[in-house]
This record gives sequence, structure tokens and C-alpha cells, in this order.
Amino acid sequence: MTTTDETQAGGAGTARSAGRPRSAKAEKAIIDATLDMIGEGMGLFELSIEAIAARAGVGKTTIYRRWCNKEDLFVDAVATLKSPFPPPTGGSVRDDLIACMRVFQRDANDARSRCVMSIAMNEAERHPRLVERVSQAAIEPRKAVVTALLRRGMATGELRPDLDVALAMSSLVGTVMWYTRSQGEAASAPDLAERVVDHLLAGIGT
Amino acid sequence: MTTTDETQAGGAGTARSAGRPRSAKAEKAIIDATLDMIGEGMGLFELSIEAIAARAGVGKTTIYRRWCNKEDLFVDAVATLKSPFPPPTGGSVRDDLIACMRVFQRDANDARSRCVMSIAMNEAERHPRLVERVSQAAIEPRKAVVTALLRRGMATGELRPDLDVALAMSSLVGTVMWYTRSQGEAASAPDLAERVVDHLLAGIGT
DNA sequence: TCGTTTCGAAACTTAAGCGTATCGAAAAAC
DNA sequence: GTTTTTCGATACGCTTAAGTTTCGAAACGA
Repeated sequence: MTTTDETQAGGAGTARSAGRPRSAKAEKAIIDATLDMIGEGMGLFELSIEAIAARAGVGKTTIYRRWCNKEDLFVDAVATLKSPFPPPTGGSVRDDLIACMRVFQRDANDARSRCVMSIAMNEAERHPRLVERVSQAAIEPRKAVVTALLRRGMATGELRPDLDVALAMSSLVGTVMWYTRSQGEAASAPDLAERVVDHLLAGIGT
Repeated sequence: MTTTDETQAGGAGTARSAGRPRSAKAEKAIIDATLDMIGEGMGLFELSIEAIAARAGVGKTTIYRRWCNKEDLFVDAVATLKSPFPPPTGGSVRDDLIACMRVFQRDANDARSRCVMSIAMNEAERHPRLVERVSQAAIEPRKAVVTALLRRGMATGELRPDLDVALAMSSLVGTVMWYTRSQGEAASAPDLAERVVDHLLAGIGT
């Protein structure tokens, strides 16, 4: 392993002080190791710096030089999780909703993303800073996209004009999440997003 | 505090061996302390026997005489959580569904019950025995009730005959759970159950 | 080349918590 | 009253991990 280890994390204009620069590769390895362990279901409490260092192939010193404690590392790692969200295509609201639901379905099957949801839903009172950052980075942007989509549908007449947007959004997201989890990951049907959207558009009554 | 401490947990016919009987009061205090700490958002990992003993006002010995380790205590404590579920009244399916949703809404606002959901959804691979027991005790019975309710609606014509029961159930439960959590506990509107059921019965399309 | 800084590895101190053992007191059966 | 068992309290040995320090080696700028 005699790679040249392209170090250098410094931003373009930052005046580089003398000495060996910090390894960007090590930094990435640390974040990745943290996210991997989060993805395996570990909470903040059972995550250990030593295990992260071992998995990342890094000394504990290298971690503590960048983050002053476990929670700070945890926050930074989770904050990098904001997965891309499809912009509206401009087609029908139904199609755009389906595209969004596909992303939600994928996330519901992804351990890392699921962990983010779990944090946001259950740790509000214990780690308010953490929840706030996660919410800003990963929850709010999506909420905004779906909200705009629903409003657009109300304007174009594709959705009923008296729609309760918050409730409709909870229906869409909650249904996908709950169904995906309750049916086991194996039942990640490729047409789930379509079925959910149509199911809600049509209603279940007669 | 000179109460007589009505000990005696022995079942009616069990041959009581000599000696001081185990205190049922201590047992209840231990379970309650465990559930309280679970309700405060603690996972299995960060729950400590010593903290439980301290909160229950009990010696560690008293705990270890009843459960051989932390997980066993955890399982027993969670297994006592099965909150009552309303039986179908025999009225309209809509009314029965609303009654069920009210229970789900209450649970979504209850930290203890929320924790059970969190366990069932996130710890399946790490604590399969635990999840299995929780599922049997708290999840399956309710799922059966709602499933029967939806089937009844399909039979009576109150619901569309081609309904996807699993998806509809996920919609109902997922919507209540997601909405309650995303709106903050303050927004526990008294008419949420009605709105959710009617929302889904009518659909959101035009 | 020389000074500076980071690197991974290892040793260290401190603290928490598990599970066990021991203690005198209390509560039952006989 | 005697025996048996549980009670809460406390101390113990043990493991894990946090966070710090030290070390020689490596990577940069000057």
C-alpha cells in the first residue's frame, strides 16, 4: 500500500500553515465508517470512537484532532446524508408524486436514511441540536418539495381544492414508510410508489 | 413509611417454599422504572441496571434474582405494554376505524408506546428475539383487528371490493403516526382520527 | 536541510457499568 | 423460637471506552 495519499483538504484560498496537511482521505474514511455503523443500527450511545477509528483504519488522535467529542462527529456525519431529491419534471402532479415516493421508498429500505428518520422522530428531547441539524439538512427540503407539488396540484385542478396539505403529505410519506417497514425489506415492490399515489388519489371508499 | 408491604407474588396454587416471599411491589417498581426510562427515549444499550435499581429504590440483587440479564428484563418490561384495543362496535366500518385510529393517535403521543414502534422498526436485525416478542404482544393483535375491519368493509360494500388491505392498513396507521410525529405533540388534534379516515375514504384526487 | 504539522500506534488515566458476593435486617413457614 | 429466603446496601473484580499523552515516521513549506 504505497499510495501517495493525496492529502490536502484546505479550501482554495485558505493560507496553508506550515507542516503536513490533514489527510482528506482519512476524514472521508472516518465519516464513512461512522455512517456505516449508524447504518448497522447503532445509536449515538453505542457508537464508540475506538470502533470507528479501527474500522476507518485511523488513529484515535486523527479523530480527536478534528472533532472534540463523539456527538460532534455524529452530527457532522449525519449532516452529510442529505440524499438528492428529484426536482419536479413539470409533467403531471401524479408522476411527480410517484417520483418522490420512489425516493422515500428507497430511503425506507436504506439503513442509513432510516436511522435519520429514527433520530428525527425519537430523539428530539435528548439531542435537540442534533435533531435540528438533521431536520434542516434532510427533512425540510423534501417537505418543501412535496408541499409545493401538492399546492401545484390544487392549482391545476389535479387535486381537490380543499385539500389538507399537511395531512396529505403525512399520508403519502407515512404510508410508504409504514408499508415498507411492516412488509419487510423483501417486499420492496417496484410499483409501490405508483400504487400508493393512486390509492390515495382514488380513496379507499366506494 | 411503615406500610406492611403486601409481598406475595405467588400464584394461587403454587406450593410456597419456606422463607420470605418475593416482594411484588419491588417487581412492579422495577418494571415501572424500566418503562419510564424507555419512555425517556433510552435504548436497550444505554439503559443500565444500576440506574433502574436506583430509580426503583431497589438493590441490584433484587433485580438479578428475577432476571438473569438486562435484555430479559427489557423484554419482560416491554411485553407488559400491550395497551387495550377497542373491539369493533358493530356499527359502521368508518366509526370502528375512527375508534382504532384514536388509539393509534394516543399511542403515537405516548413515549412508551412510541418506543415499542421504534424498536420494532429499527432493531429487527440486532435483537430478533426481542422484536419477535414485542411484535407478538403488541403489534400482531392490532393488525388482526384492523385487517378484519377492512375485510368487513369490503364485504358490506362500505369499502371498494378490490381494496389492497395491507396497503390500506399501512395508510391508516402510517398517516396517523407520521402526522402526529411531524406536527409535534402539541398538534394532537381531537378530530385527527376522523379526518384521517375520511381523508382516505374520499381520496385526495378530484 | 530544517522546522512544523500530521500520521498511526500504543500506553495511560479515569469513569461507568456488569454481574457476583457478602452483610445485617426483615418476613415468612414451621 | 428456629430456619429459610428475600430485602437493600455495599464492595469487589472485570471489561469497555472516553479522552490525553507520547512516540517515531512521514509529508509538507521555506
